Amino acid sequence: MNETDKLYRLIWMSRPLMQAAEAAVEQGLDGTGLTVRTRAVLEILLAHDAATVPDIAQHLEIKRQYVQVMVNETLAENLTCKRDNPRHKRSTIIALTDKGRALIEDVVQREKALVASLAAELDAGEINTALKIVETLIDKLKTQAGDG
Amino acid sequence: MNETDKLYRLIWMSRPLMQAAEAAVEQGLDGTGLTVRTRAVLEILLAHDAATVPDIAQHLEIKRQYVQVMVNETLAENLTCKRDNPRHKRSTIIALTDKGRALIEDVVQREKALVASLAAELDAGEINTALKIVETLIDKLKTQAGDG
DNA sequence: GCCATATTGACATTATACATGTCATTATGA
DNA sequence: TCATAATGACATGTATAATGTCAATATGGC
Repeated sequence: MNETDKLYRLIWMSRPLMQAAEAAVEQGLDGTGLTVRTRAVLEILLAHDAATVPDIAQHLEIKRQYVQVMVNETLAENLTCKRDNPRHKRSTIIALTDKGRALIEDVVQREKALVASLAAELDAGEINTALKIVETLIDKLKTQAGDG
Repeated sequence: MNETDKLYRLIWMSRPLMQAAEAAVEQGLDGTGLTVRTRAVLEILLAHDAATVPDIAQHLEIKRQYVQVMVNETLAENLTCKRDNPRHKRSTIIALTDKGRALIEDVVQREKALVASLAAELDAGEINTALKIVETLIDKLKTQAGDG
């Protein structure tokens, strides 16, 4: 297999990798009442402390209308709450509740433990290289799309 | 960023990579009348010369009922045709027509040219390492799921 | 302060990419 | 021969969104 074939293969491995990763996440979510998508919302809030719905949408790169649905779910389950937004009265800031924070922290911590166990079996330099290549690839493919 | 964080990030880069790759493929498909999914069917047929619908489903790892729909589309567009199956009278073998073969060969060739141009800008050894890591990762995640 | 324009939440509709269920028709193999 | 499996066809369901629209409200230039 030549270099091009390997790169071609690497690119198309992104789907099975994503599927395997999401399956693993779903397993970790079992019993939490979360879905992969609401988990993603909570993760954004954990990383950014709090954000408006349009902000979350931008981070997740999906439309605000769909994020709104997910956020409303987390509000209903008391995983998040609304805070006044000094910059905009209509657009409230969404923040984690203690319950939500505890839940997402627990989920993420267990995921990190799993990933750490995988990392332990791999070469650090190779992980680094793989990450660099994948990020470069995404960049190049996106640029390509911009051109065409 | 430590090793675990990098691996975590690598895993979640699979989604943007897949999206970017599919967007690039869609661009290449523009004007051909193909979709990413029917393209996948034709690609399988190109690689295996001919196959039954259940066989294609197995390769694509999706359900035969959905593959049937896609194959029926390609039959309607005269990109594939039915051949007698000596091993099973009800389950015909699906093969590329000349038209279908020419189309998918052209599409794949243009994709390979694009990938080759990307590969030229990357280090061969690093591509190799990235592919190895990603494949290993998929393996480990799948095993993980099997355990859980 | 006024007004055109943008932002936001809410809701409805549509789309894509599948999975699932079922049935009748063969086909296979013990 | 006969139970069981495989197949195509069709109907329906589901997850993950995109898109369209509206009313309420905000914002920013004048």
